[in-house]
Order: sequence, then structure tokens, then C-alpha cells
Amino acid sequence: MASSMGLLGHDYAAASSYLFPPELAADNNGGAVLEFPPAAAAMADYFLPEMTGARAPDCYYYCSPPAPAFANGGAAENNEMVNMGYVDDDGWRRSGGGRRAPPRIGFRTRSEVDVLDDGFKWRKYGKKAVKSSPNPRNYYRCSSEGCGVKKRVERDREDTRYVITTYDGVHNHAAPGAAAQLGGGVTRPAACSPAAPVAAASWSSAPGVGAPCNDDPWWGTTQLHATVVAAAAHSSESSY
DNA sequence: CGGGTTTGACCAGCGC
DNA sequence: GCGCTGGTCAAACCCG
Repeated sequence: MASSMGLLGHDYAAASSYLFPPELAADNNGGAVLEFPPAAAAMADYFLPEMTGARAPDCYYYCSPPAPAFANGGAAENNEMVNMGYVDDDGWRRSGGGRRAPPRIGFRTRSEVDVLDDGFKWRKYGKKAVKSSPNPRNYYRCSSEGCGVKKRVERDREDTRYVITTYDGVHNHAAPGAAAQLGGGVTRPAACSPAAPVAAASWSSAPGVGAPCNDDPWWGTTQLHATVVAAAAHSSESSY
């Protein structure tokens, strides 16, 4: 798969901390080979439609149009979606030590409320002061029985107006709330659904890969169009 | 009383 | 091996 995208061999060097949230930088610890096997296709499709030939180390991923909107704050136009890591051949991501971990997606959202209403019911199970940030990090787990999705919420250390919400895993049930159910538990804005021709072409041409992850509520349709923003461009217009 | 939150303790991974 | 750090557990507490 990766080879079909021309990605095999790309080296994910440690990202500059000012470009990525601390946890993201930690996930991209140097030397990891960027590779996108079949089941992970849609995730890569979402984040990396234009990655073919692009260098990974200093890229920052925006959802364009904006990332999902939340029901109780975080206007869509203020949201940014960030790639929170790379994934294994079954859709899981590999963390630094080669351990498998659930797919992770992060949103940096400008909001006055810490906990954004994404339509799912969350139960808080921990709070921790982390060294990488002066703001405490809160840990939530999906209240639904059998659903192991977790999310972490913390204020952006650089700009406390922003909330960084990180989802770990994919819900295996519909959202109890009114908000549309998506993989990470966020509402996909209608405006964020144009086809991604570059990515579609990449995946459809890949042998052994049909419709990318069509069994997954979020990654399945792969209609979102992410834009890779070069580090230079990003740093000139971002608070990071 | 049931469900959610708080918070200190504990555990495991990682770097040195 | 040891210390640091992030993530999780679980008992106590709170609230409707």
C-alpha cells in the first residue's frame, strides 16, 4: 500500500514541537517508517491525500474545509484536525516502542468550554498534570458498555483559548445524542465533505484495496479533503 | 441510590 | 537498574 502511494521509506523524523501538540510530537518519535496498509487506508486517505511525494516530517494536517464542529462550542471554522500518529495494517497505530495502540485523532478547537459535546456520553476517569503543559489533562472513557473509546482533553499550552481533544479508538455503537455518530465521536460538517480526488485515485489504484474502510462509519466514506500545509506556511499563521 | 467526579496511588514504558 | 512520566485504577465523595 505504502509503496503504491510512494510512501514506503518515508521517514517520520521527530516533529518540531511548535508544529505539533506535545503528544503528537511524542508519537512521531524519529525513525518510524510511514506506511499505510489496507485497513488503514481511509485514515491515511483522510489525513494524507496529497502525501504522495510529500515529505512527512514537517507537515501539519488541516481539514479543509474545517474539522468537525462540536455541538456545544468550538465553531467549525475554529477547528483544526491534526494527524495524531501513523497506523498499522489493521488500522491501529504503532507508538514509539512498536506497541499497538488504537487509532488516534486530535482536534484543536477554539472553545471556552473544556469538554466539547460530540454526541457521545463520556465518563471521566482521570485527571493528570502533565509536564509538557501547565494545564491539567483530563481523561474520559465512553460510557457505553463495551465501547473502549477514550479521549483526552487539555488546554493548549500555547494558547489556552484552544482545547486539544484527542480520541483514541473508534466507537462501536451509534451516538446516543443528537449529533451524528462518527468514528472519533465528532460531528462531520456538511461543508467538509467534498471528494478527495487525489486520495481516491491513489487508493482505488492500489491492488487489494477496495473502497477504503467502508465498514467504518468515519473512515469509510473518505470524502473529507485534508490539506497538507507545509511547515513554513503553517508557522507563519498559526499560534503553534 | 445510582451514576459521575475527584484525587492519590499504582503501574508500565521509556530514556539514561 | 533506576528514575521520570503518562495513563489507569479505585475508594471516597458529590449530586440529582
